[in-house]
Amino acid sequence: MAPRALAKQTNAEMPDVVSDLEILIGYNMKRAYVAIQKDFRAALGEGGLSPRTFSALSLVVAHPNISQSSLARLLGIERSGLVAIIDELERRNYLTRSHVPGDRRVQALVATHEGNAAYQATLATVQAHEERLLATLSATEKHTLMQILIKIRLTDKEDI
Amino acid sequence: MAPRALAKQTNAEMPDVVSDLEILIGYNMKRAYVAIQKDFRAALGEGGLSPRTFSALSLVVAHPNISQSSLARLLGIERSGLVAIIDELERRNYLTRSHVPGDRRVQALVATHEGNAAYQATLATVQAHEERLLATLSATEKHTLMQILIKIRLTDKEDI
DNA sequence: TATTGTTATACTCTATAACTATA
DNA sequence: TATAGTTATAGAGTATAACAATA
Repeated sequence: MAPRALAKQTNAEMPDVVSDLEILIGYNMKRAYVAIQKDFRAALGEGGLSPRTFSALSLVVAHPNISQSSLARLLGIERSGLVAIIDELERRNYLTRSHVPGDRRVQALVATHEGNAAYQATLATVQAHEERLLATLSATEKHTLMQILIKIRLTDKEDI
Repeated sequence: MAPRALAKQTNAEMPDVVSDLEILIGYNMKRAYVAIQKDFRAALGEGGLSPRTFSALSLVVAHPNISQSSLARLLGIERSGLVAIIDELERRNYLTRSHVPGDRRVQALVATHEGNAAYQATLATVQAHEERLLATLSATEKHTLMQILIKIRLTDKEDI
């Protein structure tokens, strides 16, 4: 028989148990991610980079001259969805699109000096936000969590 | 000084390191959740419940006669956003809205027989999906993960 | 034929604000 | 005044499909 996690009427005996959702990893992962994202946005404030824009900038800084196609693949999103993100980073003067000799289809992305500086500052803010938010976790717990998250992520065959 | 996680040019020495994102829990949590959600939807198939609709149904099953306001609070979403979810569950004949004596503003939500049956079947499918997807994790790892996720979730003051 | 960047478009999820009917 | 449910609306974030330029 399939596991039946929770009897129907738990209100009386176990008022703290909200529903079967509590034993589902997907549900708890979503709630945890929502909490992290909320704090991320609060930490970066009005006018700060959104998580996805920060991620894109991080990859451009780490991979100078990366193409938009490669970047979209690394982020796990469609090329079409990346356009608005790169538009925003270009508008902020954080990177430039430049044509490369040899293949005139490609737009090589390079972070500007301003973009590099903004990235380093933002990264420090993001790291501070995570350290503060996850202060109740031990170093071992953080390490274990990261290992598990990467394991789960890589169950997706289309990832990377 | 703030920690500087990654030097600028890692391509040569560490081709596997994609960027600082790899050490950020928020980023890895998002990628892991996307993988889980994708598999959840694939497991439930065309016409299956979405994660949020399944969550709402779970809470209605566990809490007969719950109000929409209480349900929204438990799910961590706005009352207005719940309307479409309840509409869908009502359209599927999985629950009924019924007025309660004493306060005619409230709509008590009760799962139908069909809704209870569909919920139990869907729950079994969801649990099978998680067991399959997370097969590489040990029981200890799953337990640790869950504890950490709940800890993170509860850093949000507005949660619960 | 295939690929890069782009646009047009639509769908999901969520939030804010305002309304109504009740309390 | 305050609350429950609802509607209207808008904004992220994402995907699919099609296009022009180029390979």
